Amino acid sequence: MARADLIERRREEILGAAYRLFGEKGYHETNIADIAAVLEIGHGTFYRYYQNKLDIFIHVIDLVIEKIGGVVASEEPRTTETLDEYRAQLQRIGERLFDLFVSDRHLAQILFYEAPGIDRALDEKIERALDVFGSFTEQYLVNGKKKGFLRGDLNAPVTALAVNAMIFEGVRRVQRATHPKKAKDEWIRAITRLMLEGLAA
Amino acid sequence: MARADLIERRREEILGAAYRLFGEKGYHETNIADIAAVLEIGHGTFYRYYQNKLDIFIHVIDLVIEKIGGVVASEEPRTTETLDEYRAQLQRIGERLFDLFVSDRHLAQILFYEAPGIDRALDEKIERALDVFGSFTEQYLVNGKKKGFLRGDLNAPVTALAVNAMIFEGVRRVQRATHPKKAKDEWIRAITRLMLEGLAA
Amino acid sequence: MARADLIERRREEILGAAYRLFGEKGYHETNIADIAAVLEIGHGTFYRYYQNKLDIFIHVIDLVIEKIGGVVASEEPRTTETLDEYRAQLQRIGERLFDLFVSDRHLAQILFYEAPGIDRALDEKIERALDVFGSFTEQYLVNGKKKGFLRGDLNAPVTALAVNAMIFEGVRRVQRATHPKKAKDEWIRAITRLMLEGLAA
Amino acid sequence: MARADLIERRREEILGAAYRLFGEKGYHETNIADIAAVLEIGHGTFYRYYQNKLDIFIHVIDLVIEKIGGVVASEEPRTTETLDEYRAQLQRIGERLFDLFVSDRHLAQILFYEAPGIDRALDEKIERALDVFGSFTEQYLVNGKKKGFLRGDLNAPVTALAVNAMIFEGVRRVQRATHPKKAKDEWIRAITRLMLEGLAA
DNA sequence: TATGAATGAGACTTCATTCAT
DNA sequence: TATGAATGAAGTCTCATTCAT
Repeated sequence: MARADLIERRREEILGAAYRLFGEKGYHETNIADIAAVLEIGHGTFYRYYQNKLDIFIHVIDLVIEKIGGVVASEEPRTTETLDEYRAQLQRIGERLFDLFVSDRHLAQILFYEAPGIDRALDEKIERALDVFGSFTEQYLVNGKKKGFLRGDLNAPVTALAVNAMIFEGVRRVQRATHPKKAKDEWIRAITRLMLEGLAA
Repeated sequence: MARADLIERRREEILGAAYRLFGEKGYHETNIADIAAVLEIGHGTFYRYYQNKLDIFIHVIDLVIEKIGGVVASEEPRTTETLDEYRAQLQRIGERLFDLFVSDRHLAQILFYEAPGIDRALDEKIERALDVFGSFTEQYLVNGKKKGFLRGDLNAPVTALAVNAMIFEGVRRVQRATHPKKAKDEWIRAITRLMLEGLAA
Repeated sequence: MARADLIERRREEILGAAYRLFGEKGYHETNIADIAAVLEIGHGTFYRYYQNKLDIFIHVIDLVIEKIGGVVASEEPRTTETLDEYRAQLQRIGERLFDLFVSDRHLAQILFYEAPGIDRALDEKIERALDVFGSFTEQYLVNGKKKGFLRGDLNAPVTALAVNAMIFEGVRRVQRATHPKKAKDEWIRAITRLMLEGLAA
Repeated sequence: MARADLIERRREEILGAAYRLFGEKGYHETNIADIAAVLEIGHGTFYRYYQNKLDIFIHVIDLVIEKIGGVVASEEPRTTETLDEYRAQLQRIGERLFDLFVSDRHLAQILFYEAPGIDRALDEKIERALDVFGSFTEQYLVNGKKKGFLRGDLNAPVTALAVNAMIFEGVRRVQRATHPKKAKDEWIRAITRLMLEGLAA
C-alpha cells in the first residue's frame, strides 16, 4: 500500500521530469539518460516505470490533454440562457485557458511544437482530443441555438472547431507575447466580438 | 550558364524528392540515402547541393511557405469596396487555399506535422511566415474598416491572426476529411458567416 | 529439519521451473525473473537458493546427466554371457533411453541445443559425463570380449564412444521425429545390427 | 568491377575475422566491436557488409557447412565395387575429415559448441546440412547393397545417420585429443571395423 | 527469509556526414 | 562533378545482480 504509493509517486516524478525536459529541450533532444539524470536515478530505473521513450511521451501528452480538458470542461453549457451570459462564460473559459498556457510554458511547447510528427498514432490521439474539445464548444453553440440567442442556422460542429482553432492560436500567441496580459485581453476581446457580432459594420 | 541551369535543375529535383519523402515518411524517418535513392544519385552527391539534412528541410519549408503565399497574395485587398465583394473575395481565396491543400497532401503533413519541433530557428521562420499571412488578412480588414463595410473598432492585427487560424484549421481538417468537397463547402460557409455576421441571433 | 526440508523443496521447485523454461525458451532467452514468475516468488528470492544464472543452469545440467545416467547404469554389464543376451540388453537400454527422451522433450533440447557454448567449464562437465557414459558401454564391450562373444581385438574405449554417439544421435532424431515410435524401432534395430553384425554382406 | 572485388574481399575479411573470433571466444562473448577492432575498421562499417550479428553468424555457419561438405562430397559413391574399395574409400574420407577438423580448431568449436541454441532457424539449417551429409553416406550404403557387398536388408537412411554420428563424434574427440594423430588412427579403425565387421566374435 | 526497486554496464544498431577516388 | 565506402557518435533498451526493508 505504502509501496504502491511510492511507486505511483516515482512514476509521477518521472512524468514530471519528462514533461519539463520535453518542453525545454524537445522530444528528440531529450534522452532517457537526461530524464534519469535530473531525478538522480539510474536510467535502467526509468524502464521500470515506462516502457520506452514514446510511452512516456504518450503519458506526457495525456497530461497535456488532461490539463486542457480540465479547463474546457469547467463550465456547464446548458445553464446559459442569454447572449450576455454566454459572453461572460466565454470570457471566463478564455481567461482560464490563457492563464493555463501562460503559467505553464511547456504546455504550448509540447502541444504545438513537440507532439506533432512524433508518431502517427499519437497524432491521432491528439486529433481525437481536439475533437472532444470541439464537442464541448459545440454544446455551447447547440444550447445557444435552442435558447434562441444564437443563429439557428449555424453549422455547430464545424463552427465549434473553427472557434477552438482561434482560441488555440490565441493561447499559442499570447504565451509567446512580450506582454501576455495585454495580449490575452486583446485576444479574448477580438475572439468574442468576432464570434458574437461578426466583423461587418 | 547551361552549367548553372543543370545545377539548378538538380537542386530542384532533390528538393522535390525531399518534399515528397518528408511528406510521406516524416522528417526523422527520411534518410538522406532515401532521397538520393529515389533520384538514383549517390548520397554523397546530395551534399554538393545542400549543406545537410536541416538545410534541405528549410528549403522544403520555403517551398511550402511559397505555395501558400501564392494563394494568400493572389488578391488585391484595397480594391474591395463592399461587404459582398469582400465575401466573394474571401470565398475565392478560401477555395484556392482548400484546393491547394487537398490537391497536395504533403503540404499539410509537412506544415502541420513534420515542421514543428525540428528546430527552433525553423519554428521561428514559420512563425514569421504566419505573421506575413496575417498581415495580408489584416490588409483586408483595414481596407474594410476604411471603406466602412467592416466595424471600425475591430482589432485588425489580432483578428487577422484569429481568422487565419480558422482557415488553417479548416484546410487541415478538410484535407483529412472523407468527403473533402463537402467539408470544404461547410468550412468556407461556416467561416465566412462567422466572420461577417457572427453567431448571435 | 523441517526447515531444511522446506529449503530443499524450494530449491527443487526452482530447479524444476528452470529446467522447463531453459528447455522451452533457451538459456539466453530465459530471465531469472521468468523463473521467479512461474513460481510466483520474488526474483530476489531466487538468489537465496542459487548463486546466479549459470549456477542454476549447472544444476539443470546435473539433473540432465542424472536422468540419463539412471538409464545408462540400469543394467549390470558383467552378468551377460551370450551375444543374444547382450543384444537383448542393448535393446532394453535403448528402449529406456529413447523413451526417456521422447517423454521429456526438454532433455534433448537442453543437452543438445542449450548447454553447448554457454560456458567452457560446463562443456567440460558434459564431456566428462559423456566419458562416464562411455565407460559404461565400455564395460559391456570388455565383458563381451572376456566372455568371448565379442571380437577380442576391438578397441573398447573408442568403440564405446562411437556406439554412444550413434545412440545419442538416435535419441535426438527420434525425439524430433513425426512418428517417434516407428523411428525408435528403426533406430534400435539399425544400431544393434550395425553393432553386432556390421554392414558387410 | 575492381570496386566489386574490393567489396567482396572486405566481406570475406569480415567473415574470416568473425569465424576466428566466434571460434575463439564464442558467439555471445564476441561483439561486433571486437570483429571491427581486429580488422581495424569502424564498427559501423561492419553493418555495411552484414545486416547484424546473427546474419554474419549464419554466414559463418554456411562456411562451416561448405568446408565439411567439400570433404563429404569429395568421393563418388557409385564407383565402388567391392568391400575393400569401400573400406579404402571410407578411410580416405575419414582421413580428410579428421584432418580438416584438426587443422582448423574453430570448425569443431563453432559447429559443436557455438552454433547450437543460438537461433531455432539456424538449428534447422544445420539439421538440414546434417541430412544432406547423411544422404551422401546413404548413397554409399545403397551402392553397396546394389553391388552386393553390403547387407541387402540394412536400413540405409537411418544407418547412414548413425554412421555419420560416429564420424562426427570422432572428429570432435580427435580434435580435442592430446595426440590427435594416434586418436585419428584409432577412431578410423574402430569405426570402419565396427561398420564393416560388427562387434560380434 | 522474502522481496522487488534500483542499478548501470554493455550490446546492438543507425545514419548524417566526410573524403579519397 | 559524382560517388559511396567508411566512420563513430549517439541513443535505446535489457537484465543479472544487489541490498535495504
